[in-house]
Amino acid sequence: MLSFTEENYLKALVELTVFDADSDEVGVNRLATCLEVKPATVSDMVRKLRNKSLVNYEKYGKVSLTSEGRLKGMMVIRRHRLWETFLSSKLGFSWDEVHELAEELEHIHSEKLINRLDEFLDFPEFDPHGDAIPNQKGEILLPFRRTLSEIEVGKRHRISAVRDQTEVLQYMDRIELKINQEVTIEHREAFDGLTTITYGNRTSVVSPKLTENIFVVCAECGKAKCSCK
Amino acid sequence: MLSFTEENYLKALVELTVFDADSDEVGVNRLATCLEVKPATVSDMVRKLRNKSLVNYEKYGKVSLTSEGRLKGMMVIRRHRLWETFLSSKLGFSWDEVHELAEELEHIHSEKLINRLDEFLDFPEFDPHGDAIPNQKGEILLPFRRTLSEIEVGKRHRISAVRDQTEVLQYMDRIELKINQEVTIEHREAFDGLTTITYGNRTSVVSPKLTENIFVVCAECGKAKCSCK
DNA sequence: TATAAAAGTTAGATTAGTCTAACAATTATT
DNA sequence: AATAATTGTTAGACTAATCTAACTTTTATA
Repeated sequence: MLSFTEENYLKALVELTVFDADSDEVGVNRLATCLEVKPATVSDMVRKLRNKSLVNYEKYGKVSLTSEGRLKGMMVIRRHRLWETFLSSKLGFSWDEVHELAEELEHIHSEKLINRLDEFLDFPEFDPHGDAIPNQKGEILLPFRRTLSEIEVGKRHRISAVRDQTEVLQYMDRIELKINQEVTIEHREAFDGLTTITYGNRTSVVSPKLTENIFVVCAECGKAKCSCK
Repeated sequence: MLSFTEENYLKALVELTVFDADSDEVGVNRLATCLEVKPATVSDMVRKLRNKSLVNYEKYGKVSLTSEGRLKGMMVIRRHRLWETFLSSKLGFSWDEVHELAEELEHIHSEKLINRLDEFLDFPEFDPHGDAIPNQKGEILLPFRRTLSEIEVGKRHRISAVRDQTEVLQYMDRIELKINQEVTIEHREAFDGLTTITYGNRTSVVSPKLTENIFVVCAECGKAKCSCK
């Protein structure tokens, strides 16, 4: 049985090497930043995870998940996203509240519990932030994703998902920017990336820090990779 | 914020000094047995809890809860029993499966979460084993309770609650003895306490280890303390 | 009441996960 | 290619929760 901590390392590794598609391996420093611990701690821990055959790693090298590690990590994410869905759809929590709670609930191990919960929620495909929920086998829909910071000026897009971080969600709430909402980039400042967007009947100027955390699809065809217009 | 472990100590103390009404204080050895750790460990831990004003204790003395400790412990029990109710009534778990899972879920701290869950379950008064659920203020219905091992031969009783231990519940399942079922003691052996009981259309011989864990009320008046017949 | 038994404490060790500080290897830059 | 910057490792220390073994206090009993 994996500890809380080990599960958090595997979860972070899935996020860094599976979801962020640039590379399927990651350095110790990057992982440390992501987990908010020091590199020294990560060095020790990945050695331990390697001894359990959960990651591939050797001294001074990059870290990547073994298939077992990937499965274990994926199951943590499955639990996280299912609990978020429960909190939101059954207990009426808002989307910016569920993340913190799910951080704790995701470590309840029982597979039977999580499968029953899945059934109780009617096998949801997406969590309240628009992210796909891995199935019982750890498989997940990994759509090609484009963020609001990448798309061209002028073309209508729709917000499909938002990175699951309390601050992002709260900020979006404050400026009344919602999931599934249509949004257009009016202007993007080359100098600092400040971006003017219109949506509903509002216009806001937002920073790259925000736009990098919002995923969009073409408003016409619904795809992230499209050739419309 | 209390650790898992500290919460378990407080929970055990509530069980030993509030629910088991004999005494409102308990020795280190007893507590150690109950928590399945060594007395030395408990010695250290109660000193720590005393420094946090959660228990009253001095060297070589008995341990008892302060009002703050009692409240904290009661909240753990509230969470435990509400999660048990959720697992049983919403996810369809059987009464002998819920205890283990609730042992983990009870340590999720958010008060908001537990109050929402309470509401979602429609403010249940009892958990699946028939035990009262403490309210938001940590108050609980503490009925006078009599066990199957204490009642007289011949008189009809009804099972009102069962001590929340997986083995007890599984054993009861095996002999088809259920909560709310009427039961009569046919004979109790003075030598070893072996007891012959009839219920439904069955007769079983059971040990004191079982009868001490089953709570009953008079089948006529529904009270544990009655003067019927 | 003296002594034996039971109950409780202390000291020192262990494990997991973390840290800091000093060092080593790798990568980038001039 | 030499050196600087970045990245990663090691050693040693700390905390929480546990253990064992030796010791002390309290309680029960002969």
